[in-house]
Amino acid sequence: MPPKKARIKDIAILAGVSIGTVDRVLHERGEVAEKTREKVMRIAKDLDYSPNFIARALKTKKRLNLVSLLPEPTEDNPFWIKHPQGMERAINELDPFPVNLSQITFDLLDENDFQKKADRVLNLHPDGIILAPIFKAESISFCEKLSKRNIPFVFVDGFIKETKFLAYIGEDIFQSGRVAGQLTDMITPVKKDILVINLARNIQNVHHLNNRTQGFLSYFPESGKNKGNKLNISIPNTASEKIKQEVDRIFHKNPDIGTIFITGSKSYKIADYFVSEGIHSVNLIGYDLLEKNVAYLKSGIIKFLIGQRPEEQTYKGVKKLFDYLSLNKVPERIEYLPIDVVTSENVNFFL
Amino acid sequence: MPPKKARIKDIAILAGVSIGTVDRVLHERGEVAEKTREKVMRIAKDLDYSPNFIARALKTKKRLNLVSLLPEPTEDNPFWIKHPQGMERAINELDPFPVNLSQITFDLLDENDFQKKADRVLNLHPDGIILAPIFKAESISFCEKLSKRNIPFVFVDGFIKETKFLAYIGEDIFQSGRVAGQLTDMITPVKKDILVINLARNIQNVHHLNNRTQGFLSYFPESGKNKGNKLNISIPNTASEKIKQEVDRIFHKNPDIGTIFITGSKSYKIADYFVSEGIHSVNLIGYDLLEKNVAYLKSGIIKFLIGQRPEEQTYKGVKKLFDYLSLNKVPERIEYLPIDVVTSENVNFFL
DNA sequence: CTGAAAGCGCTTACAG
DNA sequence: CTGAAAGCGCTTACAG
Repeated sequence: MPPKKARIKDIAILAGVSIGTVDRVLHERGEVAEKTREKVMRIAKDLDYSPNFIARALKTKKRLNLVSLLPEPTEDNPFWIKHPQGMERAINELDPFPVNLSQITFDLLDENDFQKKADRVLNLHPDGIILAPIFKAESISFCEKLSKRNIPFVFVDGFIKETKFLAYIGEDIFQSGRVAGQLTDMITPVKKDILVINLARNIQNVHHLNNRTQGFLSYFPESGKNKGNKLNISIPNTASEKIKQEVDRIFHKNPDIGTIFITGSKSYKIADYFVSEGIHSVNLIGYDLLEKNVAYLKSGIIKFLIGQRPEEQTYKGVKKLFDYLSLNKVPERIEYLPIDVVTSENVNFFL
Repeated sequence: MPPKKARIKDIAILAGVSIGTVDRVLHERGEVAEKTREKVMRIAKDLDYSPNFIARALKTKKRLNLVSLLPEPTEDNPFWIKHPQGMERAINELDPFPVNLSQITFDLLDENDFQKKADRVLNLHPDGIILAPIFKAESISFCEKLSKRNIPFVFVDGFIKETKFLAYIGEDIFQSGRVAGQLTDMITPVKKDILVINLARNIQNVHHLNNRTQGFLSYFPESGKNKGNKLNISIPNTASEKIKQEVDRIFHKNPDIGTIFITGSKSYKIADYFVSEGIHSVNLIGYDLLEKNVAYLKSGIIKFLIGQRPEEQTYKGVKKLFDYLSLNKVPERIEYLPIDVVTSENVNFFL
């Protein structure tokens, strides 16, 4: 049994003051004699006082005002549709506690739009922020404004270490590349070649995807058994004609490719190409449980998808902000989520 | 904005009675005129009343009394050490809400001990139970007692469909066998044989493990490319001499085994044998992130471990009981957790 | 600078 | 059968 929790009243009695005074001290609302303040602080510490946040929530009319700033999910980039669901689940779970969430989205391909939306976020006077730092320079300047105003922010999807983020929840990007490398090594004949494809329309993502590529390639010299060539191309324009053109070319030069690793979430585009060309003998490994990817996983064209739990990223983001702002709990700063290895046989449990 | 929540007071005003009377109606504490009762009920329904459980928690002195009945983790069976951690995490998260948890454990090899402990659980007058139904017959009789007393119970690790369980949180056992089958198929040369080993000391587990074996074997005729023999043995005595004896024998008769699948959590025992015999060419696939298994996974002797999230099973079990008992939320009855595919490269994120 | 009081929405005992 | 009141631990405005 834990010892009975101290209340404000207990502190007040021991300090020989009223509970109003104790409250003023604890909330640093000033207007308290220094001597009284010290006495109250000491007693609070002695009693190991922590507020009963049920009582606080019952009384307080103030709602916690959280704001998310994430990319708008689009036809071309449906990866971002899962993120809102995680936040909504967190809000529901917190239900009787007064928490609001405003979701602001920006165009994944437009830095200016990001800046505009960042300003809008600021105008909402948020208590805390959930942010995907897609555009590095613009994100840094936004984060500086937040820090100046003492508004805590958590990153999802990636983090910028130069900023004062409260927490990051997401993938260990390099390591997820290594996992892909290991799986590739397991299913690729020793003498076959391996191709890495970067399908990134916007240059900003390159850093992110590069990291995965690094991790992927690092696996082979250290731990792999594959002896084939490791090829690496980028296809910035993801229109299907362009993809056909580029992949045709590389297949022509390298007919012995055993596995293709796609570093982003658009492996279905390569799968589309395989289907239209009637290619069956090359393995595909990609990222993220988009509907189209999952369909190709189930039909066997994609062998593995790596999942990064987008829903859990934002769910935990909201929870950490709540814990920090309402319960004064300082969260683990970097929380890497497990790297999920998803196949046609276990995919249903991840949807 | 949701419409403002109705309070007991609102109902009282509309019904022209006092809040005490409303409370008596809502809690079915009787002593209310039938006409009053009906009126209050109707108004409560009209206003879509639901209690503010923050206020309730603040006032109520009654603690929720949860009890778990799980196997004792042992040297020989450390699988069960993760389960308490999940429950403790749930209790911590619920913290200011008044929830107690008593953990009762039983001997995994002794039905009589289970019965004795089940009686002890009953004597604790629990409000809700978390149960691993290892012994089928004894569990059924215990569950009947619980149902008679209106005590809700959730299963982890497995479920008995003949009982009135509130919820099950755990693996889809058959499907997890299929996942193992698929992974085996991917890493085993087409012509090599495949061996399934059942390392089960107590006969009770056979049902469980059989299910995995069924799932495993079902993969090959439907979707596999492996053409080798599928062998299947049980080794009830897991002493290392016995294992050596049995595996030696089967290797002698079947020298072309490419992969061994161990249906339970003791794959490290086969790995021990591999190490002492200097065997390197056979793949090992097993279950559960026990320390010894993880060590062999990292050193490359075990290729895959399948994880069943023991910690999350009990975490969710506690949460569901709390939601049900305190918030009147009826949970999803069967919640299959994802089947985790764990390799040396992603294992650290699962520990 | 400090205290006394009201009130958040509920539960509980008591008086009638 | 029903109502009025106290109190859970906190916050907030007001009086002095």
